[in-house]
Amino acid sequence: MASLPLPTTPKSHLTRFKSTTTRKSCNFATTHLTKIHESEKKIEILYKSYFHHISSLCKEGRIHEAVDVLTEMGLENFRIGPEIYGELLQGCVNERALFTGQQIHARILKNGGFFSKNEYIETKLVIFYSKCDFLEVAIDLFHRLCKQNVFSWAAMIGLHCRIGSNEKALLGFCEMHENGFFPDNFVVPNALKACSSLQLIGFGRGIHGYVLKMGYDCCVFVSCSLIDMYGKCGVLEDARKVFDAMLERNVVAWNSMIVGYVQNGLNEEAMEVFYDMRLQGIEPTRVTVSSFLSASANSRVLEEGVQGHAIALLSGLELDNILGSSLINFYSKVGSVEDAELVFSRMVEKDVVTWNLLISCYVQNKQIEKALDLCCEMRSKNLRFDLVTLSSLLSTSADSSNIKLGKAAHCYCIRNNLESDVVVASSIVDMYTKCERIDYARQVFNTTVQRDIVSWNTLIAAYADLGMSGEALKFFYQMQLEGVPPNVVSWNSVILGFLRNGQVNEAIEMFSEMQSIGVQPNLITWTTLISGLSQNGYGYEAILLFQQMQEVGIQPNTVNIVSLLLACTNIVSLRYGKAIHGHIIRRELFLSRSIATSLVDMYAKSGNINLAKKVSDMISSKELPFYNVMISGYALHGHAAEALELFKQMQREGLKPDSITFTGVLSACSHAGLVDEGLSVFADMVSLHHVTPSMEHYGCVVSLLSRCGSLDGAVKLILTMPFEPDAHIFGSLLAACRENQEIELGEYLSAHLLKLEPNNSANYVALSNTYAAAGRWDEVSKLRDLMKEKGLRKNPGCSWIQTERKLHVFVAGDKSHPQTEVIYKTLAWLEKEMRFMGYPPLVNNAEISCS
DNA sequence: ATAGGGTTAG
Repeated sequence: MASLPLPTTPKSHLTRFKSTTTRKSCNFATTHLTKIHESEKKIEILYKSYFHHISSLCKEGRIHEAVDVLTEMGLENFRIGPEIYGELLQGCVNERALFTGQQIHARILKNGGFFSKNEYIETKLVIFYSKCDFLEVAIDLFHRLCKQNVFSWAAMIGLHCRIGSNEKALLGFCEMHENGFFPDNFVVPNALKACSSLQLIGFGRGIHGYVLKMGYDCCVFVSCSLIDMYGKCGVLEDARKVFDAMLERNVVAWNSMIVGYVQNGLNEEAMEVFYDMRLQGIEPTRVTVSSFLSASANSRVLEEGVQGHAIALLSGLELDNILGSSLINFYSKVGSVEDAELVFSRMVEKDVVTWNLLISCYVQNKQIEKALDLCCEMRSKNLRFDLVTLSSLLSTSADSSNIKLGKAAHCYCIRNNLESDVVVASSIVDMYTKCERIDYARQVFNTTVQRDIVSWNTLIAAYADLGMSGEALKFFYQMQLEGVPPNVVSWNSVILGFLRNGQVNEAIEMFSEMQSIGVQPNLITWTTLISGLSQNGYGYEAILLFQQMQEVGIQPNTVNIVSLLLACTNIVSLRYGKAIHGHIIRRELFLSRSIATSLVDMYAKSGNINLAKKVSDMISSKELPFYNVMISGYALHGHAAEALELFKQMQREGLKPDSITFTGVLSACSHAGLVDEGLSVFADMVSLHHVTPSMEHYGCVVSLLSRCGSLDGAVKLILTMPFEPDAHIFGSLLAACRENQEIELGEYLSAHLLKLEPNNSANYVALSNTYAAAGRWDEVSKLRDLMKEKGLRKNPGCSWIQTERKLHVFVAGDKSHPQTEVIYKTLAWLEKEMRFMGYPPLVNNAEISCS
């Protein structure tokens, strides 16, 4: 009873009591006293029923009605006790009803200092203002508390945690402890959350120790927070330990474990936990499914994600913003644009994130038009673009080299103060680069204030792509001077820059240097090198690198295989090419169009045109690249009739020949000396197919004309073409001069050629051959002296003829030339491989020296 | 206590 204040006794009773005690006998007074007691009891019961009424209204969230009851009590002269105010304040806390709570606070103050000095009420007030995020008042009241307790401390720590003052939350945690209040299992989760935000794993471990000491580890809330904390700090082993040690796991524990794995890129582990959870029969929530979808999206596993979608439908989970977005993200990452669109159309509420996801889905799947349409639709719905929308938009402009759109997006950024964002700035730099305005890109980069690894990489990649290895390297060093350590992407770009510029040795040096300082090459590094080496004529080294790559346990992908097949094409390795073909079939990579094309190309170029045809026949719907590689294969090996037949066939099937097709057809005619066919194809190319002739096309026709003795025609064509003739064209002419013993013209052309490329030994050799054909040996030896003087040596060459089971190989050139060594190494390797396959050794390995 | 989006390299 002591804790309950006496209700105000109605006046009528009091007066009667006073008058009776003074006038009447004791007996009389006793009866009255009994009556009073009875009525007090009635009042007490009435008060209690009011209290229960208010309490249940508050619990149902009907705060306003509860306040009306309070007013009614006041009119009936009840003195309101703190438990009623407490209940009301709690109701306001639950409903976050700031204004009503403040009214109640006012009523408490009106009753004088009595209640506001009550520990229960003052604590409730601190809790109320904390929960309503009313920072100043909460802190003020907290400091004026007569008596602190665990609850008021918990409220303050919770508040600081919610508004992101994590340091203050942790300081509060310590201070509370110092003041003799033991943080309970309600405070610990907040403190742990602050630790994860600040990445203070040490502090987190300390709290974990405290949890064990206090025995809070049996509280699911605490355990879940520990899992979350370890997950957010990247210590998944410890998160797992806590998870495994839990006696009873609720769905949040499972979710936290899954989320932890997903956020640390351990997608497979996340999916495993999900499957365990399914086995245990735990009903998934939206959190479960959307995290599982993230894992599936990250590891691009189609089937799993679709299962996730099915589970969401079967469990009747509401398709809210987040679940829907996760689904769109998943379908986008696995390339199912239609499914992403379907989910998007089914979503009721969509926010910027949802829109951005579908836009980025279109961008990643190269559906530029749709991406732009969606941007317009977004604007028409009055949704504002944010950083993410603009990054996608800029990426779209870059992919389509649409500088007009890119500039518009850039301007939008400037108008809306978005251009200072690092990600957006990088996208702008990339956009100008891909639109071939590296000067603008450089300008934008120079004005960026904030630069991260991606900004630097974007710029380095831009110069590397152009083969400007010096510039790329300069920025590679500059970023380090500015305190940004390069990552594998930066190294890859520098290596690419060297390879694009023909600096093979420098590229390989960078490759070993990156490893020596502990940067592990990834698949892209290996692919860059393999394709760069083979493009620079180092096919054998490229294949060796592929072997090394597999030894360190890196699995090839489509791009990697394509670059490898290119290397095989260049060194004429059928055996190796076949081995890769086997690998492709085993791994079912054949479904990839680019691989199939490269395979046909490899077989065609390495002289096995029948195998090329076989592979090509297996492809049901052939596209332009198939015909192109087959035609150029036929051309290379002198099968002009087949090349021309294919050329006709592709047109019958409705395919439009392109510039590459014509290069193949023209070179086929040139090799076979089919003048009429070649000239007619050349004429059709311009007039019928509207393909502008390139230097290569002219080259083929010039070589065709000179080969057939029409030197005049060749010269005339050179005079009308809109290019400066290149060394290749001069080479054809020189060969023709040699055949026709046209010494004068040959000399004239050679002078030009030597001026054009004074350090290319091939030109001296060509001229020397011309003289040799005319029997002018004095000139030949003069030229040889000139080459010696200039330190030039004849490039070695290797040619071959393949018969049924024999490969005849001829190596020609300067034996001491470094390139010769490479050729011999390649041959030795080829021979070993062929013997292994049961072929007889290479025959006729004759050497023809330079002189 | 747990959940969704953007930029760079082959």
